[in-house]
Amino acid sequence: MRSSSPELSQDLTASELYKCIQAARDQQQKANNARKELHTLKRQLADVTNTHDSAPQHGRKTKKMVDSGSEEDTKEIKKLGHKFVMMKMIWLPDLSGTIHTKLDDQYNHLERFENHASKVQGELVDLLDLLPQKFHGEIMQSKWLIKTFHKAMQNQRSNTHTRLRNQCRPEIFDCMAINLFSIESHRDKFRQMIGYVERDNRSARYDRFNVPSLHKNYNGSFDIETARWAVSADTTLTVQGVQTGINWHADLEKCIQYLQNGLDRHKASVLKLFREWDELFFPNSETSLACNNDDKDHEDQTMKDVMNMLDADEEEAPAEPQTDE
DNA sequence: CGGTAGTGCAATGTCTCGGG
DNA sequence: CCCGAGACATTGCACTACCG
Repeated sequence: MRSSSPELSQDLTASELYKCIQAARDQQQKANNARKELHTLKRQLADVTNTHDSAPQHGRKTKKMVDSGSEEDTKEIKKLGHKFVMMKMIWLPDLSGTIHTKLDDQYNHLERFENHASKVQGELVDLLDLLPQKFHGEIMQSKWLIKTFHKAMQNQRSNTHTRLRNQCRPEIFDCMAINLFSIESHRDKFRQMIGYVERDNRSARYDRFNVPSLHKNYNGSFDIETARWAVSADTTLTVQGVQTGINWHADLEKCIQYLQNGLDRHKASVLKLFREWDELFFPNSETSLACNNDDKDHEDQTMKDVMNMLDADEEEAPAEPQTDE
């Protein structure tokens, strides 16, 4: 069926152009309706098919894994997948593998980035931390949950990437459209900003912490007082950048490790301070934190109190960088 | 109440990679 | 070389919250 709208051409009047747009919108609406109808029909067909499939079967019953979730659970898992990308980790290269890994009771978050196994444990803890209790256990290992979560993470990455790079980047970096025209112009404009250094004529690389865009007033080297967040330059948001070769996932892990160490050291130094005060003002007190080894429970409780107080404190300062070479 | 911004999501296209 | 699967980016619609 042909629309009554005028043919598209460059010399259309405003009203003709408006008619074209209206016609296009009508067609779009029809297409959407048709799509919805098709979806409903497919749903109905699936229901009929399922009815037949559920007929009694002979033979040994096998233990059935949960392979689909309710609409509400699916919705919740999607939201949690989005949240995981923004709050925990942008990538989980082997989500299924991580989920099927047994939780190690001995896992220590301070050693999270020591080796592959401890990294996986860290991811697992993050997942268990994020997912409500009702999704723990067998359901967590279901194909349905893994697939939904994985897809939601992918979706969130893509959305964030597109909206951040294509819709906000000129404003963020105060640059011109020409700088974003090609990979080459983009690289020339930004690579120094994201830490590109040429050591000599033969070797060049991207530094992880000596990065101008991570600093408010960069003075040529890492400065703990001015570090701050920034974004990057590869054309695709992948674990390893295609253009720069930077391993963004490893960088993210290093940043998390760096912040985690900072938090732990901050807590440790404050705890030390508490102990010194305690010793100074109550040298013979039974509640002394420094020397009273007999009263371990009390010390543990005091430590817990201090930790809780620090956990409630939102303002934290990072510590010195970790060497990664 | 209407406009706008933010967000979620499905559809779709491109690209890469591995298997036959 | 072809094909399918998977990863990723982009687009546009729907929905919601907020604001004047």
